[in-house]
Amino acid sequence: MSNPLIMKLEYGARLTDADRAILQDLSGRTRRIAPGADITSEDDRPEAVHLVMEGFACRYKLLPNGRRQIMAFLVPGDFCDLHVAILGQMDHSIRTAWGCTVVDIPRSAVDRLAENPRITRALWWATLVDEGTLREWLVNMGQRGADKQMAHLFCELLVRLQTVGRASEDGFDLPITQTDLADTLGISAVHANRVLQELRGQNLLVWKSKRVHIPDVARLKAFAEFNPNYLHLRRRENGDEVH
Amino acid sequence: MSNPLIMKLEYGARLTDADRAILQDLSGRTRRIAPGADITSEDDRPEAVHLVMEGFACRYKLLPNGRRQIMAFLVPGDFCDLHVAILGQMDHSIRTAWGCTVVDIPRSAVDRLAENPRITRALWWATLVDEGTLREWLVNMGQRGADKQMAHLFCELLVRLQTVGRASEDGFDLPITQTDLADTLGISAVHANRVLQELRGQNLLVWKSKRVHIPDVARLKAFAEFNPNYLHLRRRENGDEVH
DNA sequence: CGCGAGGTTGATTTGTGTCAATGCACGTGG
DNA sequence: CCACGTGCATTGACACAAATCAACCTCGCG
Repeated sequence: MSNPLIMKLEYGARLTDADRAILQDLSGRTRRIAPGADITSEDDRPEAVHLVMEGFACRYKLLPNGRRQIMAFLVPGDFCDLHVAILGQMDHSIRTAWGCTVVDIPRSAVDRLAENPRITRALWWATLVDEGTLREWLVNMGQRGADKQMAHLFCELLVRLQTVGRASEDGFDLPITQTDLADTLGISAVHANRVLQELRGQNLLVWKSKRVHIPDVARLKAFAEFNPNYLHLRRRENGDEVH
Repeated sequence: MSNPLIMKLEYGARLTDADRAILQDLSGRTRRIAPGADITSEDDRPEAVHLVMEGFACRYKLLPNGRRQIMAFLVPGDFCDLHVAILGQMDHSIRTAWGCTVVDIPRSAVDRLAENPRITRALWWATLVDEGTLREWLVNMGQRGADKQMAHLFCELLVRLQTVGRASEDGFDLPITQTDLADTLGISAVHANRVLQELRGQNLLVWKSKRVHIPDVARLKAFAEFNPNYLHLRRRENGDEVH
């Protein structure tokens, strides 16, 4: 299966074959992480950088009262903690609630990447897209009803997984629980369940045995008012100079 | 008054006097922007980068149904759109709802900054802190009641403004409307008003004629469960190498 | 002095949370 | 091969936070 990191970064910069080779070398030794295990935890000062290759992981924070907020889904091609070195320590945790494979990239290798202007640009791009995604989630939580909010999330996952070759035209594997989904949207698990049923009732979305099927993608996107511009997936044109 | 950009970036890297001079040069020609005017709007491809020097601005998105979500407050020392060049276009708008002064920095000057490793590091740091702040806002909206959420926001503003010398020990100017606040927290203006009254009733917070006073900062922080680690304001120590 | 934006209030509705019970599927061990 | 346990999904009854609607007030400013 093709390398998700390369597939993703193609959207961030015009890569050469040499660039692709460098990135391919990075993703050498993969490591399987058990479901529900932490990849890094809050206050950690990890030595290596982690890159998701298969499966799902998520960023989250735990509150004193025991509640949990998931702040991002990490899919194949996503870095978990590319820039910890600059911040010194993590301000949240990352966990694979459902098992995934990652590669551990030593910091020295990351530093070497910075010598390549196209890859540097692509990594900047990836960081800025992450930021855009966080902003969109904020809009989602703040201004949309739970039904549209959930629909929006499914639209986003479909598009993001498609760009790294992990989703078909109209569906993808989503090996998480409804509780995880609820903690992502900031609603209760009970309510998540009911909203899901409602979406299924309108035939907007079917999610059965960890597989999502979307009967009519255009209809779901319209329902969710999904505008993918925040993902900045426009292919690079000639003339985009390196920053 | 001292330069907020320099004051802020001191937290991101160990700057030399030469670095400070470079940054000081950047912030030369300031420009006043009228209250309620846009600095950049969605789909713009701005030529210059904008830096806030005085007053407040905010990132926001408008939804088809007319609702608005504010996704960030930009205070003195914050860049509005440092990296548009990489993304190609804005995915949201920025407005000064209450008047502020900015400097327009030509892209060429920004590119020249990238030649300085300490400043580059500091700008990375600032970007990552912005991301951390977005995550904290997500936690705030998703998991906290409106009262704690609002208290948390005031704690954050106090700390951020203090680091750039725009807040005293226990208060700061906040020239926004309750409606702006409501659109930030994702609640209705009516509800924002009532929550504000409740906080005032508990003597946690007084906000009168655009001035915020916090009688007991420690108590407000405790109430909001405010943990400032996501702002990464630890002063740089010797031995923090450049990334 | 009057206008308008922003702030405040009360009545009412609605969405969502909570609690608690039940159902269902799967894996394990007897 | 069946009995059981466990994790997750589902349901119903009820409580509560927050939205909405609509009026009214206040203050600064032209």
